[in-house]
Amino acid sequence: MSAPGKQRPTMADVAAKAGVSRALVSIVFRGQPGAGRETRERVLRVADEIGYRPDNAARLLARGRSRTLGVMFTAHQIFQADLVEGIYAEAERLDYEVLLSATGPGRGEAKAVEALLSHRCEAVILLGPGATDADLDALGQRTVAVSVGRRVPRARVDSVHTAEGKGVRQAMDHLVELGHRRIVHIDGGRGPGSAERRRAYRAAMRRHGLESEMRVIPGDHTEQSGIDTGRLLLAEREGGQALPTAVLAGNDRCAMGLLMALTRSGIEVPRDLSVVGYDDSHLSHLMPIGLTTVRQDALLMAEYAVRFAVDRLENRELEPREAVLDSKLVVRGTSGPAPVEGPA
Amino acid sequence: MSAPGKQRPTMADVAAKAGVSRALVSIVFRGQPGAGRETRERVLRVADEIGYRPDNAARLLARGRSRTLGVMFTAHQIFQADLVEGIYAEAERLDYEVLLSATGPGRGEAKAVEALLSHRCEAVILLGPGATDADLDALGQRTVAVSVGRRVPRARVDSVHTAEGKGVRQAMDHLVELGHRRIVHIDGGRGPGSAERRRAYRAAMRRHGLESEMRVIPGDHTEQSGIDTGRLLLAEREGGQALPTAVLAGNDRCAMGLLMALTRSGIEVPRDLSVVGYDDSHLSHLMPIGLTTVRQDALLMAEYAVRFAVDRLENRELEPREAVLDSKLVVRGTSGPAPVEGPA
DNA sequence: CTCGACAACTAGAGCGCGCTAGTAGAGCGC
DNA sequence: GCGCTCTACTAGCGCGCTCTAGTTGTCGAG
Repeated sequence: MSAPGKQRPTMADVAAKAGVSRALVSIVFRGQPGAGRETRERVLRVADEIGYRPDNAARLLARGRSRTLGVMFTAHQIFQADLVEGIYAEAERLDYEVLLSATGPGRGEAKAVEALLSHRCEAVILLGPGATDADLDALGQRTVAVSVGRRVPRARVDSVHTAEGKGVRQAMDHLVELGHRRIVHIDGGRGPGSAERRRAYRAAMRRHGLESEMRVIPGDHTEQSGIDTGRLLLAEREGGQALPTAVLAGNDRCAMGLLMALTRSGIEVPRDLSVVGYDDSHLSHLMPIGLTTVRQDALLMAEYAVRFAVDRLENRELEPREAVLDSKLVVRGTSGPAPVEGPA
Repeated sequence: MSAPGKQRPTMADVAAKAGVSRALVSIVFRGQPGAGRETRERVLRVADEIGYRPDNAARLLARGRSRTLGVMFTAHQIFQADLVEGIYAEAERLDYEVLLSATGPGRGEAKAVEALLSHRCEAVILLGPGATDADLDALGQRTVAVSVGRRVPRARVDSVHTAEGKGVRQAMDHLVELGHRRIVHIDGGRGPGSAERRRAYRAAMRRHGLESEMRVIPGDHTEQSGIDTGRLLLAEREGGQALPTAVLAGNDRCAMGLLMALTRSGIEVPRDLSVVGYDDSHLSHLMPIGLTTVRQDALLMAEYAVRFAVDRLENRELEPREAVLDSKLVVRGTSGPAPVEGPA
């Protein structure tokens, strides 16, 4: 239809064809007052006809602000998909745009963030950042930054995370009530919330007088980490060491990997061993028996993240804020009474 | 460090501080010849000092091309995460940037694509588009578009997908060899590749003389769809109808949901029923017994998608191309011999 | 000494839009 | 008639960059 080989139409084209000035077209497209009803309609009709659509790059340049939030995420973290959806929704409500940038092998966090900033994002929302506190602080000095899933104390960065402590405490109480004593924790490494979860695990073990049973196995927030841990535990059993009776995994993906490794080797969950995850990502509902896990409200987290970013854009001088959302244990099928044992 | 409350520095600031012209700074930052070694270094040093970074929006505007590829994807489709990673990698190789836009509830494909185009993406890569062929053709007229995972015949759109037919055929042969006759297929609805998979399923059933057993259950590419089908089959069994002995799911997620629903009700896979997925997303390795599935090579698909987009950018007049990549069955634990039955 | 040839650099016109400051014309009160 | 306000519209600068068409200075060949 449109003249082949030609550039995309601009405001000037619309203006010419509608017989008005370029400025008027601009007014119409921004929905501002100052254009007559009839003219407004004509402009929109003409624009539609010639296939005009506003050019964001130019828009960005011209108006000082971009009204765009950048989101750094990790493609493979399912929980973050929920967060991204929530962010889109809340941003739209507040009339902001969203730009995504994924990290992954071959594309580190720094690169992903640079990409966002170079596109003039006014703020960046980092989902589960792995960068150091110092790096985050530096970023916070340079622009508006919000960390989701990881608290960043003493840095110029807002953060949103769940009360990891509370969730872990509930999970641990749940396990202890079921009679478990040998409860190990698979660590999330530098993953978001890992430090808090680890700390809460240790505290709970001490509180229940299980200090001697305390054990943190290094890991990260991937299925592989769960699989590795499963293999490790099985190998230890071969060597005569008793299996733990319960495992508190770093997150759902890790729990999932662990379950797979164990089930494959004939260990029955929860009869022989209980497993608790973290996140309540939709993975949790999908395992054959339903994963007992700690729930985080992704939508609410997303809402807070966007609000924090927008608030700070309106007032740079705000003190860094921290939202600690409620977390709570969801009991499903992977946790059960501790297996009965002979005397040590 | 930087003057508080002030805007981000521009080329002019760098130029002034380095005692050169703005144009020279531009040359340096574009890595073009035409600047002396010493000057070049000075400019870069000064830029670093005042924290200058090029403004992409302005860059976009000024040079005709954006060298940016837009990618539409669905946050929750795990397989697409692999594709995204591949796209980033290949785009970087060809010196293109990538912009992501997710679809989801409350954010349709049209919206996601508009967002990309308004950011001046030169081409859009659509991962598993659900739009109609006509819509895609229209999009292809307006800009350069590549469809991944779905062929779009007779439209001005390149496409990359796997030889769905071959994969399904292999899977069906595998099941028939194992003695299965009552094989049902859970349809992927408007999902990418669904039509081809459905067709190949029907053809295979006919070829094996199982026309009377042919059954396609409506569904889509989500876990929920698998769960629903599981419930449906179980309900039918209550009603006296025999279970199928094998199910060819629309994709891995669907297979996963099905597995969950069945296992929860005491059906044992593959003893009572075999399940085959599609995608070989990393989910496949994670189920307790490993999912038998049809493998698609995400990285290769991503490579083709980017190449197609870039080639067409260089020559708009190219005929629409279609890459059909090899697919092949990966046999894991969810498929086994058909259960022995009494005479009908 | 003059004339290129070349390297190092600069001036300045846009890219497509937003926005401020303005103008034209209609309506109204006095 | 005047001045006023209000609506509907326009002129034109500038956002930060790229890029073409220069300008200057140096050096070697003739």
